[in-house]
Amino acid sequence: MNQVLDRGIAAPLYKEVKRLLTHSLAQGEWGAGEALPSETQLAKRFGVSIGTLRKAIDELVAEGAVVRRQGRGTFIASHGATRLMFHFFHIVPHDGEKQYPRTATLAFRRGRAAAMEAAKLGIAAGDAVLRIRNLLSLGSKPVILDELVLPQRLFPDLSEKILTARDNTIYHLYQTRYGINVLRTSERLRATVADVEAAQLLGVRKGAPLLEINRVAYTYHDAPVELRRSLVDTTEHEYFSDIGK
Amino acid sequence: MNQVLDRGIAAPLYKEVKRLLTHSLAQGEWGAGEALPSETQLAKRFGVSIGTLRKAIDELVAEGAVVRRQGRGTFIASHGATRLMFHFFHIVPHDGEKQYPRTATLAFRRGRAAAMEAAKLGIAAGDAVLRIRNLLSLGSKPVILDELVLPQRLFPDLSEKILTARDNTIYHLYQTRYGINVLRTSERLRATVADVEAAQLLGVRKGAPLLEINRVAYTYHDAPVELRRSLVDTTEHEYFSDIGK
DNA sequence: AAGTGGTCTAGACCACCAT
DNA sequence: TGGTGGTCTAGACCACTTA
Repeated sequence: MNQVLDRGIAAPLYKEVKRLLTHSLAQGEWGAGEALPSETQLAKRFGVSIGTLRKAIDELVAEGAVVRRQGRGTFIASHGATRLMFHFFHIVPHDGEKQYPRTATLAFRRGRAAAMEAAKLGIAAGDAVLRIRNLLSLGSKPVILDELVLPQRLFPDLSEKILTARDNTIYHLYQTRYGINVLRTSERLRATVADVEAAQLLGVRKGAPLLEINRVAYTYHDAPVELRRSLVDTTEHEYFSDIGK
Repeated sequence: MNQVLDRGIAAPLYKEVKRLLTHSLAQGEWGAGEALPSETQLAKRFGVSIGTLRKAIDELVAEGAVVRRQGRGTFIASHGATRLMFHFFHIVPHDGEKQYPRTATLAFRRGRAAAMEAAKLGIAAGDAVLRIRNLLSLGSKPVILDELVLPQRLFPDLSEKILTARDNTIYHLYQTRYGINVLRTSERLRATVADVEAAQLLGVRKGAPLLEINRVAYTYHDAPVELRRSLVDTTEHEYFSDIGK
């Protein structure tokens, strides 16, 4: 039952505990939304004091991997609408309330990874990928055009039917059906102009300025799981970034 | 010497300690780059255990207000080039190394706050403000056009001479000369097009797409201290945002 | 060698939640 | 009522820095 902690010379004990916990999380030892064993039990299992165990979990909480709920337990962070809006969706109206987007899937194709895509996804050029195109609307107006690239290997049976049948966020689908928990994203933004196709879909004129966002989504161990290019019509919306909070 | 801790019913002790520490920081009890008293001393002063004191400081570290250096002490976070690049400067080359910007001040004027500016700065409409225009270059090419709005009250003797004579970042100037430590910024981005003036200064054609960044900078207690509008030529550079790391 | 922050422990008690 | 996470303590020892 007890896991032996091979105390190397360098790493602090709580980092070792965190590493083992992260490993268990990545292996799916506990399912989406499920509770971990109590802190007392985990401390026993790793043979450390409760303070050390808590320090390990503190970091997992800070990284968004797990969530503590006093009196109830510690749970795998689950991808609901709240988490999406709070952590991963950064487009807000210029004035007015933050809105939940409505998604329409325009295309679902299978293809091969280009060299640059492969590098970002940590796979080999030419590996099988899924390409998805979504149009997101905010308050009945199309605002965001998304192009997703997913490694086929991570999403073995994903089909257009499964994708469009979901009744929750796409990251919730990744998590519940494929055991992939998106923890962190890295985004690069630039200004560009609408080509004919984007202009038509977003309802702007060709050549209109658009915000381009290139996102990489990561799971445990900083493993990349999704590439996403978004084109955003920022006439009535903005990208919101709160740094250091 | 000892500060009495009025333990209200609700707030945890370490939050109280943090509040008192933040207050001391905001009052400038310790100067820029200076060391705080040791943890042992602070624990005595507040009449709490070292664990509780450390938990308070943990949060200040997480917020970027102070920095711990093992064997040396805990210091007020100071605004050097490193911190600027790491926390507050988000423009990176599309490919290649991150570069340190060169700043040229184009204009320095005194004026009155417009209603919207006043609201964002937490001052009254019509209050005195300073307006500064900077052109930032990366690798000999102008890339960013900044327009800053500062409440005159916070920067009483700031002049063009003082501004341009500095040999460090502008946030370093805020900190050392005016005791204002910028801890956090909030940014809103959109795509726009270059007007005649911006086009000329940035060396792009009129109507070229530009990235517009509207920043509010905050110090202790989330008090706003600076408004900044940036226009960025993103043909060779991008805005980088790492979320949840 | 002395002083600083960093780790780890063992235990008490509190606040919250389900039953 | 029993179990969970949250707070707080007191002390030992380690790692690092400076003198």
